[in-house]
Amino acid sequence: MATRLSDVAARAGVSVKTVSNVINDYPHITARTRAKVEAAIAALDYKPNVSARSLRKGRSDFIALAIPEMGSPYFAELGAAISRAAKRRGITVLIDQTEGESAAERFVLDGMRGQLIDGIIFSPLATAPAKLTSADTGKPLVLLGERPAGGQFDRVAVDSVQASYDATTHLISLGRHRIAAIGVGGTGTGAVRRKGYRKALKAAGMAHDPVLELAGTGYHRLDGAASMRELLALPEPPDAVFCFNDLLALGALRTLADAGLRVPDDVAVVGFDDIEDGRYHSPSLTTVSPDKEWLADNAVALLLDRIAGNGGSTHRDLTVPYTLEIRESTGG
Amino acid sequence: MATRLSDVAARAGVSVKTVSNVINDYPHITARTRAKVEAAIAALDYKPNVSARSLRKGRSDFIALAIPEMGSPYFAELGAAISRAAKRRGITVLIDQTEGESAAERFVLDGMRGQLIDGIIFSPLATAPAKLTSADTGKPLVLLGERPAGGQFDRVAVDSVQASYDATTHLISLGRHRIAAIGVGGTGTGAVRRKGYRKALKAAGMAHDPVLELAGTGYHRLDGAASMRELLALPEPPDAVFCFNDLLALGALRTLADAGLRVPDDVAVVGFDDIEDGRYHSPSLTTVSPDKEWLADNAVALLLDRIAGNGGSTHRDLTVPYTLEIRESTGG
DNA sequence: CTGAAAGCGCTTACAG
DNA sequence: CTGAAAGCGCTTACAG
Repeated sequence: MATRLSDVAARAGVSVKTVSNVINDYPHITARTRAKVEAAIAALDYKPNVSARSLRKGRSDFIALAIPEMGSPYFAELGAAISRAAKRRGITVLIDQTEGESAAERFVLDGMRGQLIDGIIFSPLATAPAKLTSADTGKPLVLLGERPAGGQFDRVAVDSVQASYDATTHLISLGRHRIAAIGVGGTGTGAVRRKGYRKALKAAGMAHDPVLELAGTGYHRLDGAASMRELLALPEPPDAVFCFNDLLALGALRTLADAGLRVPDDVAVVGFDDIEDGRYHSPSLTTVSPDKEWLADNAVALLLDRIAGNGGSTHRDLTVPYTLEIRESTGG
Repeated sequence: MATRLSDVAARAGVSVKTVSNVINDYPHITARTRAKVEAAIAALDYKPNVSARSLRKGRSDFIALAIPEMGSPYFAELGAAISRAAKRRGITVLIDQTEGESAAERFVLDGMRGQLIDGIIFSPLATAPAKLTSADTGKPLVLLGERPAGGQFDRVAVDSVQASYDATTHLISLGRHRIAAIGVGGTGTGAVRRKGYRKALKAAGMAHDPVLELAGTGYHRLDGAASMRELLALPEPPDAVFCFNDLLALGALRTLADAGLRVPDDVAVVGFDDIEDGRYHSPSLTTVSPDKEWLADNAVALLLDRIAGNGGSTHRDLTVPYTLEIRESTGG
């Protein structure tokens, strides 16, 4: 049998209430009592039973992080940062892979894992965030990433339109004239980043060419490689490509290398996310670099604040700082 | 107040025992009773409280996966696979980043999180596995990766000596004469893979040259790039490099590209792990490819079997199948 | 500060 | 199959 609170109390010669007070850092405990209790805890190697505690308190100090896939570098790096940020606050993160499936996303929102978790940080892919209503989840929820107008949850995200505008403008400033986009489509990331892309073209007096906007089926290297092949098969191939994430860009670079084209001389490439692979690739990848630590820290803080009952009915929206990291793939 | 078991029982007109029986799939329930109960569960949107359940049963159906860092692609891919394998069995995985720190590893082994988890899958870095004793952890534990002789836990790992032997032999078969190794050092991975490397050299009648064995400070791209720079500064640089993981190899490839050297013509490169980055890199990376799905599935199965009380005092040791994937970095 | 006691929501012998 | 009840290990009013 594991040692219990009452064993500690007996050994320290105090009541269970006092032991509980010590563990939970309540005030009004004399240093002498505290020392006695701590000695007993150490002697018995006592560890509180978290199931009992959370059953009683109705709080578990667990939060869920629901992401499409943790094998994907951006989400892996983000998950690592969020785990660290939560741990600093005494919170444990359960990571759930939805694999972009509606059913799995629904499951998470359904208050997954019974009543175990206190709240959810949710990076949606299949579920259009606009369709979420607070009835879908009894739990506090913080949304990561794009959200169409009218959302009703707290959110932390980069200004994807502005960042995409900056990325495209960088390509224009290099004197490129046929600038393609890989990763358009859908109502989320693809739509929002295309908006910034088109806006930059328009600002420069350039028309957007639908033939240069590639949708693909996903956001992996495979998709980027395939889209780039399509672009190269065009009568007039592009001289620059803005890929809506780094994985697409790395796939595109692979296709360009296979085709014997020089980067950035023949084709300049920009990505989005700043995953570590891109920094070490040859050529290194120019990319939009969101501050992931900032994102993680603020997403956790926002959720905990909401769990604590703050925030009321306002839907807070935090904008993640970013920089455009200019590297070899655009001549940097 | 959330709906409870007793609410469901009241609505279905049965006892709580019967509801519990339905939920836990006990036999001897008529189809009619089951249907009544399930209708009530659906109508009330009832979800069992896992804290209460695990408090009562003494089992949580949670296991911990302790890895050095989830931002690292190999561990991210492994974590994803283990999460999936566990979910198939109704088990939830808590992922813990130890960041290779002794204290954090110790914390995990200490039966982390109170009595929440039922067992641990542990990929050690700082803690020499040989030093572990079963007294360190009250929980069933499965070790991942290298283990010096004398370990006393169940383990799942590739035969690193043999795999390193194969990788090095492949380089020898290409006619290379100065074959370097990056990632030697320590008592774990570095030591074991060096053993296979030296063994292959010896089998081919070649002497190993200490000057060609680079230790570095870690297993990241940064370390691989730095080690490769050291090798290129040698009076007689190598014509082939066996890197003890893919990240090191990708860093080395970056240095080679910067130096204007051709791969594999000037220097052939082999990695270990088969992470996705290597497959898409230019040149694509020849590497030892462990079957990660097999590893994940068997690690989870082994742990659950141990949790169920099986296995006795035998220390089971499972060997993960692998292949050598020959790609462009060695001319494949 | 202490002590005795209730109760969080389950599962599980127990008697029928 | 059912029903009444105990108990998992905590936290928290409550009375002192």
